[in-house]
Amino acid sequence: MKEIDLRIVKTKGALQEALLSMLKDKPLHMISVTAICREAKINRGTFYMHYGKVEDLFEEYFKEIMKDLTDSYMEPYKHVQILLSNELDPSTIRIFHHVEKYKKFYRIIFSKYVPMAYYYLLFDQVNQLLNQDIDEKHHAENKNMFSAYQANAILGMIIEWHREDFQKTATEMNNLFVEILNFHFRK
Amino acid sequence: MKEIDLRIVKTKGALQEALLSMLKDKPLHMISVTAICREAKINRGTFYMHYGKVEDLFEEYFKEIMKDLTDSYMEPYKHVQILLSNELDPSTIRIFHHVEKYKKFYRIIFSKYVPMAYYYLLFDQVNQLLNQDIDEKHHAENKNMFSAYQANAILGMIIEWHREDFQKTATEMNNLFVEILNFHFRK
DNA sequence: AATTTTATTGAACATGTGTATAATAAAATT
DNA sequence: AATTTTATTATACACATGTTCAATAAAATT
Repeated sequence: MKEIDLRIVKTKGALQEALLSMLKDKPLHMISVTAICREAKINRGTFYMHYGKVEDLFEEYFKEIMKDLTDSYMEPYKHVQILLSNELDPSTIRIFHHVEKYKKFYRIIFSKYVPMAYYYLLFDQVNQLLNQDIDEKHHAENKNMFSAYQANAILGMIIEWHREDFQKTATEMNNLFVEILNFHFRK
Repeated sequence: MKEIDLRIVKTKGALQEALLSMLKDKPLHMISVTAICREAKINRGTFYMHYGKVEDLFEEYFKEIMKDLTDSYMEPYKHVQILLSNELDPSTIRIFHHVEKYKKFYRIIFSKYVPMAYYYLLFDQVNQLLNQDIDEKHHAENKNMFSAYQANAILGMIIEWHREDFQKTATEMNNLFVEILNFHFRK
């Protein structure tokens, strides 16, 4: 038996394409299911067969970006060693470059009217990436709290970066991050 | 001339009360304008005269809670001195106790389907509170980035706390926060 | 207390949501 | 190639949204 029905692939593709196309003109929260289906030439009932709301459709695109984030991050970060050795090379942190690359996407993620769900997905991803490194440092009970602290601190920088409309370069953000970490160590 | 029309006060009060009452039964994103107006015995058109959507009505309640946060925080935090002196007394940090006090409220704020807007309001508040203390430590250009890092780190802990359904006590959270800061210093 | 101002109401309208149904058509299976 | 399976469509429904407008009633002003 076939794994996936070609009709489903076609339908989902058309809806994805329609949404991404419409996002060039309108913010996510102003795009209706009806409008997407009109654009994609897909029956509205079919939309609800695969998704519950516009955000669910967008979430599929979201997850693709998260893959790139993981790939970007996994390069040579080795977080703990860097954190502890105090020999942090800014160029080894790729997360800011990833955000810069998908600037347009992150403008959506960080917009006011978007549900928290996306932020949590992003948070989870960064959290997970950090968690791989922290293992030995903290007791199991506090591990989650510590990585939540660390992960969201970085996201805080990205929120601020976004608010400044990404004026700084990714490299500058890297340097700032190092500076902030060093500030913590030095004192 | 009168500053405020009594009719407006009455209407807004009725809508507030209706929303808060309904929040006991349903999550925010499942409450419709129509239902609130039905409950409050207020014409739907009148709602739209004062608010654009359910979230705007909720935001008024939100801002009241933010006042309490400021009051809680402003007690004896004096963040920089604590951060630098390494003589942090956990009992001086009141933010976790504030969250614990308004647990029910923060369950709404941190729920998946709520817009990012509330998170940003919270972020701004914490940010502002931190900013008062940091002044001298960083150059003006990096100040925002540093406090965004710090503020969101704390929010990260609260997110994790919320996810664990507030199992830990506020005092435990305080201690953990100190532990994490100390970890930064010690290494 | 009479008059002016304006918030509220009720009604209507075009549009969107979410769900359900039978008819159709496209893909998978034999 | 014929048959079976199932995704898609067209249509309809009850309900919500967001806006508009004249009529009303409540508050403020004189």
